[in-house]
Amino acid sequence: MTMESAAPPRRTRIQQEKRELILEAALEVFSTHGFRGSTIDQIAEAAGMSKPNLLYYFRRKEDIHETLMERLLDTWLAPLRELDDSGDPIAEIRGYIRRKLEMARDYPRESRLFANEILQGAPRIMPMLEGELKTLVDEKAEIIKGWMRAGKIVKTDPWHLIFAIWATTQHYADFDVQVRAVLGPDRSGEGRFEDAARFLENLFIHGLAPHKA
Amino acid sequence: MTMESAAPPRRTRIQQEKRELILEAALEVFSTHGFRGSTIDQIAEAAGMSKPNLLYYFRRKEDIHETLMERLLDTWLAPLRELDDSGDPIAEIRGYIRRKLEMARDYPRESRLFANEILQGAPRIMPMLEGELKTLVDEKAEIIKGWMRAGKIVKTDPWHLIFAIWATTQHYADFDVQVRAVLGPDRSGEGRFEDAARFLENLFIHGLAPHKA
DNA sequence: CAATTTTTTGACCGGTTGGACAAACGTTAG
DNA sequence: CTAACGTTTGTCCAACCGGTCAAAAAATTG
Repeated sequence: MTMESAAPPRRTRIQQEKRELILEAALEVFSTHGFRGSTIDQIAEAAGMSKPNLLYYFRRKEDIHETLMERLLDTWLAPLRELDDSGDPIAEIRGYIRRKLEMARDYPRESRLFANEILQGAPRIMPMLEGELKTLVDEKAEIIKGWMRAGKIVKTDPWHLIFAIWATTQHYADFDVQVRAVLGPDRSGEGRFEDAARFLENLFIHGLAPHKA
Repeated sequence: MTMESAAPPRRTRIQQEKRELILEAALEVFSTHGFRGSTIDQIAEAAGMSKPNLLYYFRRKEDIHETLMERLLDTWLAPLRELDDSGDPIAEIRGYIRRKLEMARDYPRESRLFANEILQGAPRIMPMLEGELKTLVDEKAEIIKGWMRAGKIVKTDPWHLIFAIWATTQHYADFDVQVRAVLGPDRSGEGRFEDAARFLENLFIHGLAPHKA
């Protein structure tokens, strides 16, 4: 009885390259059409190969999506993982907002892939949400609670604070076409991320009420 | 040459009822699988009728989606339309957040339908985004700018403010499964909307920095 | 009631889908 | 060179897709 089940798959150079090519193409397709709305043919064409050829590297459509998801989750949670207990609370939160916004700017397809999955009820990543994600969020929420107890930031709900940061930052990736449509051609350039960063920083730190002098 | 093109469609009682039934079922299906991910069979089964029967009331799949979208947009923009120039600025913004959050609570499927459409590049409603929506947002942004000039609220970017309100409120509908997974079974009840309302109100009005006494 | 119109159904169609498969092709090590 | 192995392709398939159609069933009208 050989222990093959956990053995790391041995891959040739070509296999590695082609698999990357396929995943890159699949990210493009899945993120704009969702899982069911995407076809293997579409992905194959985007990757510049035939459908049977693609199926030589990934046996099933779902395998591609699964691999994509597994890779995504690590990078996706990284910004929150960096939230440091021992740092300055305001600076830490500001930094977290900035990092999330940078992710929305630099990896919009990953954001939309994730959004698609959640929108459709997270059928493929539910366990991860209830496990890894919840654990991390609970842990960081506890840190934020500590800051609140210490009077460093206003006492409020840390979980909803994290939701609000997720929502506002990912909005610029997930709802990009709407943002562009509303802002118009002039303000749709790269500068809008600077505007968003400035606005969100102000919003989260100071709110809208006029400051007392 | 008879002028039939703009004539209001004459519908029997059964037609009205069945069309409503289909639209209700289609809302359920489209909002969770997206347009391409949904099948006529699925909608027909959810509506309790056969596929050819459904196609007797809506000739094409796209017609159902289109009808759904047209109805959605009016109710969707209503909360923003209510933003009143002559009201108290802080109260107006607070009211707008509350109304949007109530919509996310009471019409989550409509929110997800809209999110699906935008996520996939808004292929069917782009003209509306650049027309009706942009016009309304620009108009309200001007009102908010007036409040800022008058010193009633902090000077910031009104467009990004509106985006932030959209993002944070719709998050509770669009990412509902994630919110539930993170909050756990205890706090996933109806009370979480009260928590969200309280949090968002505080966030937008006061921010996170400790208030000066 | 009978005539007419509206509604429902089953059978069907061409196109697309995810995937299987064997044969052909390319690469590399002995 | 050649045998073994890795890669690519064309062909094929069964299931599913959106949609048509004629005919049956039901409802409406006179």
